[in-house]
Amino acid sequence: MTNKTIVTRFAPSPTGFMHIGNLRTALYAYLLSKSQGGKFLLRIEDTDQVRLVEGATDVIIKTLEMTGMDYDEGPIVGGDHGPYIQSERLPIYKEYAQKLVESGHAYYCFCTSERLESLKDENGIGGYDNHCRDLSKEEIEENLAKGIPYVIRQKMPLSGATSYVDHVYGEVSIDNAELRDQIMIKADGYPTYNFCHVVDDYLMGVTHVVRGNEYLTSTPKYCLLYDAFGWERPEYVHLPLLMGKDAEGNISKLSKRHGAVSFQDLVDKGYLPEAIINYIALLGWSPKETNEEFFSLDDLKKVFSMEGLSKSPAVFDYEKLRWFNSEYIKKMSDEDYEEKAMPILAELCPDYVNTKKLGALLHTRIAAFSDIRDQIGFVIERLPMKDDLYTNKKNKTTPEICKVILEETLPVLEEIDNWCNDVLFEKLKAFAENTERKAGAVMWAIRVAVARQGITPGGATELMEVFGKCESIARIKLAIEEL
RNA sequence: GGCCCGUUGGUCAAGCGGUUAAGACACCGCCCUUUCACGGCGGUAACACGAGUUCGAGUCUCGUACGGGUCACCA
Repeated sequence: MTNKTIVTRFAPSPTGFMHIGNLRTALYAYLLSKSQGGKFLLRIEDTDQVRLVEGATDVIIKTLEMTGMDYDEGPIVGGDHGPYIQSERLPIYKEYAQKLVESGHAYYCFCTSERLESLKDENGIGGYDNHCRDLSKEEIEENLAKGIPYVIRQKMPLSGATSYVDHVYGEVSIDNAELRDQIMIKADGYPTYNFCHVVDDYLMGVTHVVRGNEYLTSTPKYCLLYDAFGWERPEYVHLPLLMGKDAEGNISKLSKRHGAVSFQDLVDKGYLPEAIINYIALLGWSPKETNEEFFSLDDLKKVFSMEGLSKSPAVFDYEKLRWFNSEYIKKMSDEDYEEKAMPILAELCPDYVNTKKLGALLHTRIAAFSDIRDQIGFVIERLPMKDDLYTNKKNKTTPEICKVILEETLPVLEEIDNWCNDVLFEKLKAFAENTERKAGAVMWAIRVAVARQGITPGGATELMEVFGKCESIARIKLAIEEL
């Protein structure tokens, strides 16, 4: 292997959203080059005029920005190998396609799409029959002169085999007979992926092609293209696919049926970009010589190596992503956490609520910021009371006992001016001792009376601090009345 | 269907001929505790199957099964 600078690229098609599988491909391509001090390029593959989506390129660039994957060359930032948008490179493809026609590695095909369609079997399988492969020069000239629409096809060897060595899968060898004379330039003049990505990768100096393994078996065709041009073939790194599991437990390629699968979906659900990156980095790759699971993008740049890449597909597990996210949230500084949490709380909570305190309680209890809304329903409004909540075996409480406790603690609470957790807890603890009750019993009665809900983010006195004196007392009075 | 790739607990995943087969998520239990969560401790659970090669195989070879990919004027 040579010591040349590694150049990788991320070459997405602008579809309008960033699939998490594509993002992972971008990540590995990025890490491969950055772990070696190489370059990372962004190229937009928009040669399919039918599937163009407005603003889709912005989504790609925005995502890369949010995740911190900076690219050395690409749209907007430019570079020495531009343009980086394929639709702006049409003359280049035309020129190179022409070269292959002249050298006999490609040819004009005048077949209609109807004819091509008729070649397929009932399952839609079946390819081109090389109908125009050996047209005479005269026939070609004539058809061209008549203005008959044409495509340009790559001429594959009819026998033998083509092989290459993939960094992940090892040697891959395909019989040339399996290879179709694929289209390089479409009738509308646009190139196909099969052709232009090779030209671009070469012209842009890409040394390592990192992509999903759906290209594993078509890569020999690309190798043949490099050979035809007399170019040195790049190194290939094919990645195992990302899978999803549906409700029935069936596993298939991760797609929309599996839920939120775009980066933006995940972000909208309250997942942090760092957590998403950390998690997907570990889906198909694992570090050598460490069991560490937490990696920032910078950490990954240091420890990434191709040897850690896996061959087998990985199932995307939302549970584990949630865990990563909860860990990242817990690690956030109070300032950073509050910056994300407070706007949500401020919008949802009544004025009397101590949102700062509530936010602090929630810090270790949410796995995603979108969980906040689900957890504070009892704060936003007074829920209907269910008497059986007062019954607790461990603390030996019943609705009757709780009623007495509430009645007796009410005057104690009303006397407290410094309404905060510490004071409340001390006073109530003292009250419990004085009345020879378990502190837990007192706390239980009050917590239920105040929260009107069985499970709460925080204990009795913490919740009272959240509600403030006025609302707390009001809720306790209401509870006594109802008992 | 042809061709190609893959297969370690429910999920991610270490292992690269000799291990009591790591670790993480999830799950369960215990502890901590004013409920929950956090935290701590512990537990259940895996080499798809069958032949070889070898003193010895999760690790190598072949076959079978299962899963996936691909055979487009999509990328």
